[in-house]
Amino acid sequence: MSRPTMETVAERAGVSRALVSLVMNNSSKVSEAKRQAVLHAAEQLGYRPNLHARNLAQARTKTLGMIINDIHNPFFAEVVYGVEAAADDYGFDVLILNGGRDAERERRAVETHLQFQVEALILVGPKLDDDDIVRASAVVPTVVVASGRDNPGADTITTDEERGAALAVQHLVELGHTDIVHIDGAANISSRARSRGYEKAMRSLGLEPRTLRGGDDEADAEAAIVDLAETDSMPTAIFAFNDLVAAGALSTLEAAGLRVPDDVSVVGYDNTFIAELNHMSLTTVNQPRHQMGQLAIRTVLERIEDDRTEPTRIDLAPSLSVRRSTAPPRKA
Amino acid sequence: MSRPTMETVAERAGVSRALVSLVMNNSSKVSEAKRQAVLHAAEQLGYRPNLHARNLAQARTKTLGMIINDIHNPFFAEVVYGVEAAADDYGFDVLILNGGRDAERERRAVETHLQFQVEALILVGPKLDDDDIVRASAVVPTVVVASGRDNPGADTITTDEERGAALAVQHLVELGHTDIVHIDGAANISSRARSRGYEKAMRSLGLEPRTLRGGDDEADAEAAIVDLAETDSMPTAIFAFNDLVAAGALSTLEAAGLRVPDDVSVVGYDNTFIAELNHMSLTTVNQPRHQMGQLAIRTVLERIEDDRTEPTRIDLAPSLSVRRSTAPPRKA
DNA sequence: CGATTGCGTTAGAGCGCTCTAAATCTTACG
DNA sequence: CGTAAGATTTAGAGCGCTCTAACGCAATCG
Repeated sequence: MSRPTMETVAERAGVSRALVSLVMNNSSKVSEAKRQAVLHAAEQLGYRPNLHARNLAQARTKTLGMIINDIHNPFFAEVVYGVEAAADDYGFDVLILNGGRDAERERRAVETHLQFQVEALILVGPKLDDDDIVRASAVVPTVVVASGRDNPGADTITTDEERGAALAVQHLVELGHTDIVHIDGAANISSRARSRGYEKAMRSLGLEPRTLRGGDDEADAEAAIVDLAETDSMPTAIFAFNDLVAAGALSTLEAAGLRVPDDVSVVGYDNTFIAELNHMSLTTVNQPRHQMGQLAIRTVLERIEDDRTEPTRIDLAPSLSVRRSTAPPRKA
Repeated sequence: MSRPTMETVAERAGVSRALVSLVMNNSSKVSEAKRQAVLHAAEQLGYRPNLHARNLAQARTKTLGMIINDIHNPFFAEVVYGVEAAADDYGFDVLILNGGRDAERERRAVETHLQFQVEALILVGPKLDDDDIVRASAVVPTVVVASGRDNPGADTITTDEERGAALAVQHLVELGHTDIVHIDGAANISSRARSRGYEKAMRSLGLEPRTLRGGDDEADAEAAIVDLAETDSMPTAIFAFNDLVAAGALSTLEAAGLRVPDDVSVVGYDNTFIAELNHMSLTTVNQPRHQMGQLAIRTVLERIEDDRTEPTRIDLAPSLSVRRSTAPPRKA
């Protein structure tokens, strides 16, 4: 019960294989009669074109390969939707491979995509190092979305994370805070830019920055908060590396008997799902993820269709989503 | 700068195309000398096998097509990891397509996968209707994961959702609750089984079930809770359709001045990310998602490799993850 | 009425690979 | 030294499709 091929359809419709091909690609130079005959035969046989054969013959695939850092992470989902929407517009299929937070797996995923002859690679928050990315982009147009750094060879879509951090600080200061602590992202790729943004903004407003080591996980906030509580140096506001760390801060603060936002305000980063939950209602820095996805496609398509060759770097502006985890400081 | 082919490698290594093929598939009957020569030539040229050509020649792809209801939804991510781990063990690639909560998009995704000649289809929480699934499974082995219903033609991996609901009820009753309200999932696919489980369990314990209409979203809980508050019929415990609805209940209860779990206990379903957050700390019903993913692969592989033909249905046992959103009722 | 045009159709090569069958090379043995 | 057995290697067909060039045919024209 092997699947029917063009040959089968052609035979049944009483035409040549080439004609079937024309119909399948809905060419305009086919008579209506034959077109119907072919479509009918195809329908009856349950014919489905074999993409491998087509790709081989055409020497192109109209397929893009996307690798997502971690499908657990809802931050990336929105980017994916942006990518898919745009790819759809241009008639490209997008194949998704999961990086699983592991550089080695990502490396294999790149390899798989390349063997599938994808016309471009879209790396969303990759764990790969520069060398890997250079190597990939030498083979196929590559765009990196939402990695903090500049990637030689590849195009890059980011948001200005320094500015994002500054927005958070500015918001808190406008509310009247002056004692604002930052819990950073430790070794995380975006940590540097966010911390720098925080520190610059604080200084430019005449305030003294205080940065504590955090991480990218809920538990990572705990040590920092406990430390603040024990040393009796609790600030009136905390700017966390990301929403998850902010969530950790929230629960640890409460466990310590402090109320958010009455006693301490908390700001997150990324505007994930978590921040939106009513019960959390985190003020957070938003990145235009959908747009980032769309731009990734446009960028990469410029390489494919218009053969651009010099790398592009698009840096979008973040914005602030104000929710209920921030408020003016309690009058001392 | 078209990519090198086997021909190129063969030439450079001074051997025949066939020999290169043997090396690439690391056949044992190649002399060490030639093997090295070929590998070296391939390395130098940056040769990468063309999967389309290979698939065409082999008439098989060693590729599975997975369609995920919605990559936003972290519930499915764990299933994906299970699927990927198992597929890896058996040397299959898994291509992911995003359904985007839309039956039409899923239908197109099925079509794309079939054109890619995937050897099996793994549908995770599909929106497709029975007909679509029957049609797909007539073409290629298909397994449905985590859809509430039985799918004719396809294999099915589910958990016993009636039992899951019963676990929740049982837990609450053991804590001493007798007034337990259920907020259901409205039109959601799993809603029926969970509601039925709740009602059966209540009755079998001599308690009167009370089911309110909910949905699958945070906002859907609100109306139900507000209604309970206004009619002064607030129970001591709430069993929500899923974690998101439970999250909605949490925030609406608090907004109404009630504390969880002191005044009202709340139980969710699915043990998603949300439930785990410290700040939420939801008691919830857990489905063994990773295992479900693994079983999906095993099941489908039995069809591919051992040509099983009668459909299988695997129904796993759920468990309860007890956290801080449940406690004994306040003594009246 | 023969030549010209243009549309619709088709033959056939070729995409990069695998796989079978056959060719070639070694090695071992009587 | 001849030959059979075994180990390597290769020629060549074929996977299902696209694409170019050429073909048949009807309509058009001088």
